[in-house]
Amino acid sequence: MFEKINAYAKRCLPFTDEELAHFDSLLQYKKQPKKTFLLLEGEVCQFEAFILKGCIRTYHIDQSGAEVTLQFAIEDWWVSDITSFTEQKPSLVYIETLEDCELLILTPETKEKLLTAVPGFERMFRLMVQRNLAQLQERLFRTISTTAVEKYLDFLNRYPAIPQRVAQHYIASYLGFSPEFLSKVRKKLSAQ
Amino acid sequence: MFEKINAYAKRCLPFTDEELAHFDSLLQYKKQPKKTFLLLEGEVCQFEAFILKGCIRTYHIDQSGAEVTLQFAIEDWWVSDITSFTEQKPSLVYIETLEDCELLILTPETKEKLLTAVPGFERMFRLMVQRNLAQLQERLFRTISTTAVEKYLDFLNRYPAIPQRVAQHYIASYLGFSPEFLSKVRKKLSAQ
DNA sequence: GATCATTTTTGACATAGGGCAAAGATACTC
DNA sequence: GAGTATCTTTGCCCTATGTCAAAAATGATC
Repeated sequence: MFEKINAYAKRCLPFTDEELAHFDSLLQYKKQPKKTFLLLEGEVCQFEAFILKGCIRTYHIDQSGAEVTLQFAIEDWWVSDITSFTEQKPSLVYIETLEDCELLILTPETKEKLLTAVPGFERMFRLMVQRNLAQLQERLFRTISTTAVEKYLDFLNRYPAIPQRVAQHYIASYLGFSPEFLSKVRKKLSAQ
Repeated sequence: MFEKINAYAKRCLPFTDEELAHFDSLLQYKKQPKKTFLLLEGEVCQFEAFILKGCIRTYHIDQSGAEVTLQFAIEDWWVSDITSFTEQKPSLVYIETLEDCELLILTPETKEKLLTAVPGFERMFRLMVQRNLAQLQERLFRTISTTAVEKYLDFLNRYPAIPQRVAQHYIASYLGFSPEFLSKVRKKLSAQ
């Protein structure tokens, strides 16, 4: 049950087995069926979830009603709205399962306990936020300065496991253009 | 010299006067003339700078040679490449003064000392990174789902002090469209 | 204050990508 | 396995924005 998440933590920082045991003892296992919501816009996010199994999408609905996908997450990723979680403010996003999921969950309370008991985790979570920030910056640069074809190819490269698991129009909404246009992009690419 | 930065810190968290005095003792004052670089792409960022006076722009140059502005910063803002600074990795961005600047600087060493001596500051910097992340997310959503006119009006609203201080084509490069088109957007808006 | 450099504006034309509607293809559901 | 819902593809036409080049405006320098 905890092998994957322990391996994840060890890849970040050299935790001891006791520290990891403490970590594990605070995690809650949760199943969440396909096509259901972990978080709705306006709610306060009460979890940080590590995905043992499944696929999850985080998205925002803009003023004209269109969805913009912020993140796809699969096995070995964390999912949360960190801003909402840490500041306990209403979220701007929906978090929805695309497949049946198995999760390991931290709540504000268990995370608090963890950070008090094993301060090293503070660093791990800080690194996670920081990497998130760095990736988001790079994504903004790409969103502004590359063409649809480049965006799509880059996505395939960066997240090769995703296209097989999620509907194409979700990828279009991640990349920031219409599903019809993604279809045209794919046609063009396959013609070459 | 330290009133502004102390006020800034107090707005974040309720620091005591001794804590602030310690903070102040670690800051280095630095003047930086107009149109010079605090950081070049490829360098490792060795500072987090609080702006006492002046105006600074952070930008990236994409593969086709176009500039994408990541941030404008004026009095009371912090400037750094946090990813480069904390992980001591080469930066992707240029940080350039647009006006003569006066700064208060933390280096990796002084920041380390500060966090050890006054752990409360750990929280302040974490909040700063997190707000940065939240704002960047919202900006990505706007970049993807609003029109040039909306982007420009939103910018004016969000950063009313900036347009008077920076060249228009820099604003275009922040918003993600060409300077010519920004000019046309402005014409359209003024005609109404 | 004349000169030179940098910005901004304007106009003509080109193009990437959007919106809509219909047709095909896949995938669930009972 | 038929029927229904969802997703993807296609074609047509439309619009927002880009590109280029020139002119106009503004600003910096001696």
